Amino acid sequence: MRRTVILYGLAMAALLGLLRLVEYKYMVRDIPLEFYIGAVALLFSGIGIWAGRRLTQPRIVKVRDPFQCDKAALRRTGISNREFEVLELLAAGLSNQDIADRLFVSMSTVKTHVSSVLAKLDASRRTEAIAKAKELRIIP
Amino acid sequence: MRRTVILYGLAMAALLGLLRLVEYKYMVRDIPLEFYIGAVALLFSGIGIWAGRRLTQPRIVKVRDPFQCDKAALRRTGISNREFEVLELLAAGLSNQDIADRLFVSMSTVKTHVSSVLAKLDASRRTEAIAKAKELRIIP
DNA sequence: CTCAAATTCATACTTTCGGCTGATGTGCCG
DNA sequence: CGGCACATCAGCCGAAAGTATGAATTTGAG
Repeated sequence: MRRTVILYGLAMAALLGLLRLVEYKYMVRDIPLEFYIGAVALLFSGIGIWAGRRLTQPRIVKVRDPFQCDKAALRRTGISNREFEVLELLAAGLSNQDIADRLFVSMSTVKTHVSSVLAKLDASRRTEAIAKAKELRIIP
Repeated sequence: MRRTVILYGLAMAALLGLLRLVEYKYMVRDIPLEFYIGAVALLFSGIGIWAGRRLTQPRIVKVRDPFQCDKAALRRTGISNREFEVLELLAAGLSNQDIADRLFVSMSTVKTHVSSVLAKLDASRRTEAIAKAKELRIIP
């Protein structure tokens, strides 16, 4: 940053020196002033853009992956709404009975849903289902 | 972006026009040329920086959370190296037998390790252990 | 060296999980 | 109206998971 400012000052000084040495002596009468002004403007626009980039470089903002469910992938699996609810609780570490209590249904129902989820995710254990669902980004 | 370019051109045209109207008439003889050149350079440096910022605005780069294990939390749980290996495979969705094969030990050993992990994570199911371990950021 | 922790294994037992079959009710679409 | 998908429930059985207990071996720190 400080280096940039110093370089900047040097570039400017050099340009002015150059102008004094060259322009004044040979060309002031040959080429209209506007052209020089324009050229200088263009040059320093470029330098400004470059410096601006350099100065504001660390604009890489780390975004803490907020996770949003890949609903396309979810639909592709064919998992229904209710099954997905079960999957979420399942991934939260609840037992079948816990899930049943939470959803106000019987354990039989939960088992049915879990079996469907396992089939649709091509898994044979709930831990595997969790891993695959996470892989598909349908759960965090 | 296109708007920026257009604005840029307009600004330049306006400046040149202004120069023609004002500078030529009144001040060309009073103030040294270098001063004007410097002023124009400074002005367009500023414009360049501004334009550079605008042009390279969407620099917000999403960084895919690279996950690194919270080893402090891991030590706090008292989980040993071997137990952690088991935990990783467990979270990958492997069965006890799979883990045993992978680590070249018997299933009894795996069960022992799993039980230790469950106890140390205060869990009673492997799914719960996965959830808690993820919560503690000791696995992805 | 010595002790504690870690790693390994085994056996027996309980609980949970997962597969299978079958049944009922509801709502939707052609 | 007749399927069809969805959601609900039940029972059974074998496999997997988890608990408890005990023990041998290795390893690391003091």
